Amino acid sequence: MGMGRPRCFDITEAVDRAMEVFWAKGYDGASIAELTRAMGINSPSLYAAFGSKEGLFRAVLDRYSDQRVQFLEDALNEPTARGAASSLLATAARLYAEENDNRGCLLVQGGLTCGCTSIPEELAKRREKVEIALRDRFAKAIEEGDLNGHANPASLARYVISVLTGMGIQATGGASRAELDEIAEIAMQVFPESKEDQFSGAMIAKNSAAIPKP
Amino acid sequence: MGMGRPRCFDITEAVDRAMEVFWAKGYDGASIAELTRAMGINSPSLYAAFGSKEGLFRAVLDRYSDQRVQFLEDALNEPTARGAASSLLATAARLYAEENDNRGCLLVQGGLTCGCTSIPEELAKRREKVEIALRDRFAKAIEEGDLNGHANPASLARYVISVLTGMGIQATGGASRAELDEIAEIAMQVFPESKEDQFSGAMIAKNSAAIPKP
DNA sequence: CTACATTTGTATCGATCATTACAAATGTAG
DNA sequence: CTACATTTGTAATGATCGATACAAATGTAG
Repeated sequence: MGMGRPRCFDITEAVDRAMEVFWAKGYDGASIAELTRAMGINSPSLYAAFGSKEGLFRAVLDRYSDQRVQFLEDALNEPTARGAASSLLATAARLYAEENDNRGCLLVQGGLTCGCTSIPEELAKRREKVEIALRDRFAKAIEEGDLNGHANPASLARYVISVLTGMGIQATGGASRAELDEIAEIAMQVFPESKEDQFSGAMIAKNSAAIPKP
Repeated sequence: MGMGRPRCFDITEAVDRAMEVFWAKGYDGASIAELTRAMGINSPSLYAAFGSKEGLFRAVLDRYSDQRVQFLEDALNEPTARGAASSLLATAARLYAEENDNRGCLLVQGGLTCGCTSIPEELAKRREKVEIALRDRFAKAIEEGDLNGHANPASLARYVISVLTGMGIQATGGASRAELDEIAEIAMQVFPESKEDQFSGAMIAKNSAAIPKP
């Protein structure tokens, strides 16, 4: 009993080509014809390998996560909460501007809205994962005394993620690296710069710093 | 010579119904069949009134702008830059959460990505209008001494718009009114609360307030 | 009432959508 | 070399896409 004819194309490379199409056109806007053309294969090969258009899209999302997870981990491993947020936003600014033709974030561009509901839901779930990871990092920072105890880790994470996704949409509109960096820099001003500042008293609260002081 | 058979449906009401579909499904995801069903008309009536699917979408966008422009003007007419930004973000939080089934902003949901390029471009153009209006408001605030002269109106506007659109996407994911309010509140912490604070010296710069001080 | 202009509903257009039958091609295992 | 398992390219599936042809319906103007 033989093992069958071997596959003529590289799965990972095909997924990368498909990613570009989904990224630029969105799930609904990306047709099988355009996908197969970009992947350099015929539709039966696509369906044999991925089952359906949605299956291919999920493979693309997994690949995207694999590519991004290192940046997220690096950011979360920063010694301070401020460092984590700063790293996240700075990296985003760099990737959004440099990566490819102003596509922003695939987890947004891929299908914020859609004919069916499952794709937007799937994307929201994946975006939420990042938000939760960041929230947990902030919670840990509070435990460690790195963030003020009155800070709300969940709200702070939602804020940073909001800026992050907002920057992605700015990138879609053609914002430059410098412009994205400036957004990130302004956004980071809600984080006190150091521990000393954090406990320097009433003046900070008066100036409406990001984190409520005791 | 007669004036022809009068139209049996109300244009504005039909546009409102179409808006709901485009808002929830996006441009690509909204089919003519679903649009006409929601509008309560047949496709020839749609094409007679709007010319094409894209024509209908543009009518929807115009209607959306008409509905929103008052909120924007109210925000820009606030006496201070801080008040303008705060009003914008607070109103957004309210609308995003209360309005309808967590749809976020039509200028994003409607077609951030698309099979064709013209829709995303059109939406980006309309979003940029808001950004420009806000930037001009900040520039005016600087002239009036309401904002520190070293502040960059364009960057500040991009920041606020980023948070705004980010909040819209959070709303899509099901964020509550309270959660959106908290995002807005944190985002506002980059704006000094009053003129006195603005010129209270080195302490503020040390605490990384939003606006650079002289 | 007649002539005209426009909308209406029905029914359909070709194009494209995602998906798949099918047979030739191509590998491995015995 | 033979038998088998899988992929390949070709071609086509029914469904749905956006957009219309057409004639009946319905109004106004004279």
